[in-house]
Amino acid sequence: MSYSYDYPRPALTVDCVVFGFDDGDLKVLLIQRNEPPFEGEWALPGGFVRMDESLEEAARRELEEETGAREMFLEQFGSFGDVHRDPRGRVVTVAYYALVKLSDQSIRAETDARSAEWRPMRALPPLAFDHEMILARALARLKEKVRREPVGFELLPKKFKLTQIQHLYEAVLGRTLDKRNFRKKLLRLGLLVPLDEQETDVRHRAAQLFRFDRKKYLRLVEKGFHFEL
Amino acid sequence: MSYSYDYPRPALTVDCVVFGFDDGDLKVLLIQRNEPPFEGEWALPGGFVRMDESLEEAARRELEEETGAREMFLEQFGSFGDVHRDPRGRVVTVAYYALVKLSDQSIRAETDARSAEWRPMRALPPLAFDHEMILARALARLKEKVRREPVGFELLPKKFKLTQIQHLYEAVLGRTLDKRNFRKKLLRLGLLVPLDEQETDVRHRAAQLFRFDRKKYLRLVEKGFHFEL
DNA sequence: CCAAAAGTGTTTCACGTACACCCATGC
DNA sequence: GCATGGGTGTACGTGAAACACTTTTGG
Repeated sequence: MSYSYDYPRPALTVDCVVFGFDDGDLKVLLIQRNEPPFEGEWALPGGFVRMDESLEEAARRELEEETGAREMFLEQFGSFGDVHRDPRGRVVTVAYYALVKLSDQSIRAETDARSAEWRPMRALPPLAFDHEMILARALARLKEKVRREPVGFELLPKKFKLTQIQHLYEAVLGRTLDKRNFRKKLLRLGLLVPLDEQETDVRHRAAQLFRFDRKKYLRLVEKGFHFEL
Repeated sequence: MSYSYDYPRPALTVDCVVFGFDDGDLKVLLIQRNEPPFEGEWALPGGFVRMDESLEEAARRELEEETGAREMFLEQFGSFGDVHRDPRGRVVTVAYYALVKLSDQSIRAETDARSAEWRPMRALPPLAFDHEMILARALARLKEKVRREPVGFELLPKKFKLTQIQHLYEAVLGRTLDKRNFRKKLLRLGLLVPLDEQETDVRHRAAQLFRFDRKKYLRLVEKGFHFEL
């Protein structure tokens, strides 16, 4: 079976930059290619857009295939269509970035078919196609996003301590932050709820745990509130 | 002649939201469609991506066809691929917004083929396809952009007076601004050069004219400067 | 008692905001 | 001389940034 058109059409794919946060490290999900071109090299997860799914649906389908999860933060950040970006022919890709809670046990990286790994942003392998550029753009977008919307919490467990958020922001923004000022600003927003629970089994003073009050945030947004860190 | 593929492919287009500024009004270039679907209705300029041009090249080609100009500010802001967004079949579009100087005589709106018009954002006709949503997203993007990068000047003549910039910002942001505070903030940036020239033939006090110092801006950006209004 | 991370306040300075009147020009 | 928009300064309050020591816990 084949499909014919009066004019030639580029192939259309979606690619996903999936960010996770763990051990103070910002990580990205990479796939090792098992066929040419770029066989054996690392690439972003992605695939062709089907005729019966929207772009976002295609991205979520790919994400589910690679991580096992479907409900995660997902945002489109750009499309890439240089004529020679894929040696096999004309392929235009729509790129998304996703944020997942690596602490969530339902997230995995391995599939039977191809090997996938969480790689720290600090030490990435070379990537196939124009994926290094796409990844750089995703990170740039995440940097802006994380300061203007409370998406950082998408990367943390539901219960977290303040230093975890700070380390997350430091990893994303690529610079250190002042502990007292950071906590002051964060708590002043009034969006973190202290839980009746503390860190346990640590050999130093136990940290207070918090959760992000999403409902309150959404209510405030209705009234014109704007998150900013 | 026809082109065959093993799997079906969506058609791929680019659409452009072309903003202009004139008489205190933010305007958009619209095309009146002369064939179905949506015959007679207004739509954004756009067209199919050819196999030998990148996405941005496709957008610039369309822009040149519609406005006569090629060198203008242009930025991609999103791709739209809902399955039923075009009644003729599956069409995915990559959307750009462009900023043009309406004061520049080389900009026109009419082509022989189809009628094109500059319409004020304050009073838009209904648009074909999902173009109202695309336009809304373009405006949202412009609102953010104009406050974080000096793109407002792309919409003004090379020589302008301060109230023109203020009116531009008011039109884009959709709210009034305080004259003294606006001028203070703007001039403090040190990016406007007062010219040896004033407004003429006005029946009130003549305004000082300025130009934007792009070279100085680029030098400052190298050093980590960040424009913000 | 030692190591390790948690937690906590004050001062200083810059910037955002609110606000009202005189100036120059053409008719 | 009047109508029209151009141009200017101050006072106040809020928020950003810099900065160091005490607390708790397990080993």
